[in-house]
Amino acid sequence: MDVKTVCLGMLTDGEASGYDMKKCFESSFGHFFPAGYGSIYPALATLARDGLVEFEQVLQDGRPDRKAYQITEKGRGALIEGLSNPNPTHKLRSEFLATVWFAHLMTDEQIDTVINSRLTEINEFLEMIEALQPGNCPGTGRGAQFVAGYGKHMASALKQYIEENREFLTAAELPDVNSAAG
Amino acid sequence: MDVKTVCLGMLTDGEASGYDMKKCFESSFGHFFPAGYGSIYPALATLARDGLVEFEQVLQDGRPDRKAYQITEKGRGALIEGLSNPNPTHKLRSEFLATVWFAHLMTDEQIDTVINSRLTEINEFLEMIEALQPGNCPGTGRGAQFVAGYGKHMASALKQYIEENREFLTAAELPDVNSAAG
DNA sequence: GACAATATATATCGAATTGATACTATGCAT
DNA sequence: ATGCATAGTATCAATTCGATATATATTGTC
Repeated sequence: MDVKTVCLGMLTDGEASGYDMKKCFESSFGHFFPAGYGSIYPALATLARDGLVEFEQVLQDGRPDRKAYQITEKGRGALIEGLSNPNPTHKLRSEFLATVWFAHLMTDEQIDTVINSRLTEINEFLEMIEALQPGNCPGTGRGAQFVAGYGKHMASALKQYIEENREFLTAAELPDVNSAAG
Repeated sequence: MDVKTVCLGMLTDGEASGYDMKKCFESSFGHFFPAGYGSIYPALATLARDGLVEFEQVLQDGRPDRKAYQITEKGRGALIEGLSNPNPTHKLRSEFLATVWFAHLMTDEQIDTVINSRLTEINEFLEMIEALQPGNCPGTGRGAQFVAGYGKHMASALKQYIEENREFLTAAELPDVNSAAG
């Protein structure tokens, strides 16, 4: 699955522009499937070329023209096909953890700064997802609730782990860090 | 930070070939910073071009020649520089969660298959990280222990969340899914 | 003895993604 | 008047992904 498939999925809830989709990626999808303009616009161009979406150029007064995209029947088929992978990926890419891995090459001050900045982002994320009212995006289904719950659960778990174990990164000795639940 | 920086970090523990690094990415780094040959070899080529690493062509009998890479003083500086970002990224990209988001467009059988396959992968990961003896990679530092503990903690949390909430994805009704700890 | 994996090793290629930037135009605040 | 936010489209270089190609030796299996 790629950005194209997610765009198709967003369009099952009604028409949208690339700009609309970007806002949706920022708010609801950002924490598990980020995408920027550099992915969205080429994806929409390819989808339109292949007849999976259609668009109408909407002239507006006082603001730029808008391309209102709609999913086609062929697009619906491609979406179902795209969702049918029985083993979808789930990948983390964390410069944060890579940095921490090499903590012994850094000063305690540097490590504290990195940890604090991560904790701040986690707290901001928790506030954001708490304030997120459903309805901006195609967020009406059961899946959207499950994914939002996932976000909260995992952010809380990460926060807890960092707070309980951060001291071991700057302490001189090497105590046992394995505190995971069975 | 990119693959180049991580390669430099791996070399602080001694010489290694691209093949060695790939094994290291597979075992220890894979769960938070994946990289394949298509990233590693170009990275090493760039590092060598810029004088951040040096390599010696080692002729071997019965197996292919080996490029034994070593970090240079200049490379050590670049590594410290690369680790100095106070706000490193931490990004998830999950086709799994994107699929689940659109659960209402799928059959219950499809959803069950996807969930089961994810749980299997989590269990395999937990077994793998449990069996992982330190020492294959530059895993002697405190950071490596912290990151391994992170992996266990988060995989357990994910497993727990999925097991406790999977029924809501296939049930007709929409119960409250928000089970995160404050 | 034939055949298929697996391990050791290097490398490239097209497609996709990232992150930044460019362009246009209105409105709002300092 | 200068900068920022909103609304909108779009592209570009650098990087990454996932698969594949190229060799040879060993090990396991029918």
